[in-house]
Amino acid sequence: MKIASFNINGIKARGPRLIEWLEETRPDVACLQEIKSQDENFPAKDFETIGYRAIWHGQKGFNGVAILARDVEPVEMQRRLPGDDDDEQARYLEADVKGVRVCNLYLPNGNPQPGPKFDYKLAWMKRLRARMQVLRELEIPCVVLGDFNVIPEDKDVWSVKAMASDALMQPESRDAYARLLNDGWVDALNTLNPRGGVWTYWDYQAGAWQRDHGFRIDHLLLSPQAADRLVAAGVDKEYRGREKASDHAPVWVELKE
DNA sequence: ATGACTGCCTCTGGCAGA
Repeated sequence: MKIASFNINGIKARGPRLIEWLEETRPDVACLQEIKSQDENFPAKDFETIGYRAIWHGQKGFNGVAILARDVEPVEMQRRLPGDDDDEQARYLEADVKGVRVCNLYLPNGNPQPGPKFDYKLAWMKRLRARMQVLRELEIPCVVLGDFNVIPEDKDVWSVKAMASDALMQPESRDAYARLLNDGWVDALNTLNPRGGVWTYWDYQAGAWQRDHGFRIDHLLLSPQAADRLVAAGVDKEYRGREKASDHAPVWVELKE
C-alpha cells in the first residue's frame, strides 16, 4: 500500500501536473497540501475520472488540504487539529483508508521569527503532539504525513548557514519535531536515508533547483504498527523539474499489505 | 545583494510562501 504526500502549491495552477503524477505513480492514498482553493471550487470530478475519491478542507486564497484514495471513499475521522476552537486555518484532515489511519497536515511556516506567526507554529506543534499521542494509543497502523515545515537536522538542508535564521530550523521547531519521534513515531524517509542529503523542497528563486539547493520538510511519520510494515519510502524528485512544477516534490511510503 | 520566483484574488499590487 503506497501512501503519498504532495504540497502542490495551488490546485488550480497544478491541475495537469497533479493528474499526471497520479496516473504515473498510482498511489493508494494521496495527501495534498496548499490546495489554495475554496471548497466549492475543488475539482473532485477530475479525480473521479481517473479513479480517485476525495475529501477536502479548503480555504480562500491559501492553505487547504485534501485526501485522495484510489477506488475507495476515504472515511473522514477528523477535520481541523483539536485544541484551539479559534483556529480557522485549513491545515488538518484525517481519514481511514483500507485499514490505515491517514493524517494529512500542513504545518504553519512560522516566518518571520520571532513573532506571532512563529508563536502560532509552536502552539500548533504542541497541539499536534497531543493529537498524535491519542493516535498512538489507538495502537493501529497510522501515518501522519504532510508539509511539516521543519528541517529536522543539519543533514536535511543544503546550507545550514543560509537557513540559520529561518523558522524551519530554529531549535524550538526542531525540538518540537524531535518530541514527536521520541513519543514513538518513525520518520520513514530518515530511517531509510540515515546519512541525510534527501530534499523534498527547492525554492523557485535563485536557481535553487538547478543548483540542488533544497531541504527536507515533507515528512511521513509512522506509528509502531505502521513501521512494522515499512517496505520503502522515497521522493518523486523528477516532478520538481517539470514544467509548471510545485516547489515541493511528492514523497511516499510503501507499507506491506 | 534591500536581489532572485510563483500563486492567489484581485484594491493587477500586496500578501504569503519557505
